[in-house]
Amino acid sequence: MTLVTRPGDLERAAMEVLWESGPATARQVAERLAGRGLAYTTWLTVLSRLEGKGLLRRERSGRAHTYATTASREDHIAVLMQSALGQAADREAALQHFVRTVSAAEADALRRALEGRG
Amino acid sequence: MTLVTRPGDLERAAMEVLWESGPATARQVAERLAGRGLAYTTWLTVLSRLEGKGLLRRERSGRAHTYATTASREDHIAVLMQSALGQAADREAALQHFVRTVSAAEADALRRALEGRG
DNA sequence: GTAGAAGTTCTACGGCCCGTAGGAGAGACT
DNA sequence: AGTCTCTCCTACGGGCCGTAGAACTTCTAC
Repeated sequence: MTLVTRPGDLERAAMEVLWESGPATARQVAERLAGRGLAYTTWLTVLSRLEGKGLLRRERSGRAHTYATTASREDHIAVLMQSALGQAADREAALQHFVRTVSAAEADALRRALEGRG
Repeated sequence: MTLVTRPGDLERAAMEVLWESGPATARQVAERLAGRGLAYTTWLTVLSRLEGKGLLRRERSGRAHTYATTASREDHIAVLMQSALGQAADREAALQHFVRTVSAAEADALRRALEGRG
């Protein structure tokens, strides 16, 4: 029951393509990543494993499948950050430490986001 | 060159002990975790792998070694959160999303931390 | 309606990380 | 000298990931 599994390199690359260019077929993903010189079936496997992990969803479209991410990249990252935070004994203390590690611009972004929350 | 490797279960347990009780020898860690019924050498291996990953440092003390964490748990978590954030195309957008996922108390903690930053 | 193209599923192998641990060596206490 | 304790080295099995071929299915074009 591996909840958040470790993405490998290819997996990240495939997610990247789908986040940036939107839903696509395996063929399209493979073409976008042709630079790596890998077999088409390699990408098929990668996409199918990502689907198994719940990071992608697929729908039949014609004879092929279209793969789409189940969460936006930002939401996905928020989940990862939460799962890091989940290891804290004291979540608020951990957040305090985290805040010290962000840049000034990012601190401002956080302030704006917190205003928006009320 | 696996920078931040995924800790396994035993590895997390050992880190936990060292974070909570401070520096300790392998024997002490093993005893603290005796409930798992594992061999002493298992904990030796675990500690030694953690040292290899840079999460622990050790010093000779008498015939044994004393293991100590290289970062506080909070700092460690901040690093993990940063590494999640590093996957963002737009870090500030990712932070905005993240803020929406924290509890009210945590939002307050963030506000206080941001005030403290100036 | 049959051949070929395109897509899919199944199966597999090697590598790395981790859980798990035994055996051998080195120093210390009796 | 023998025993205890601690370390180092080595190892095996399982799981995840990179990598991909073989076989099966289904359109599509002639």
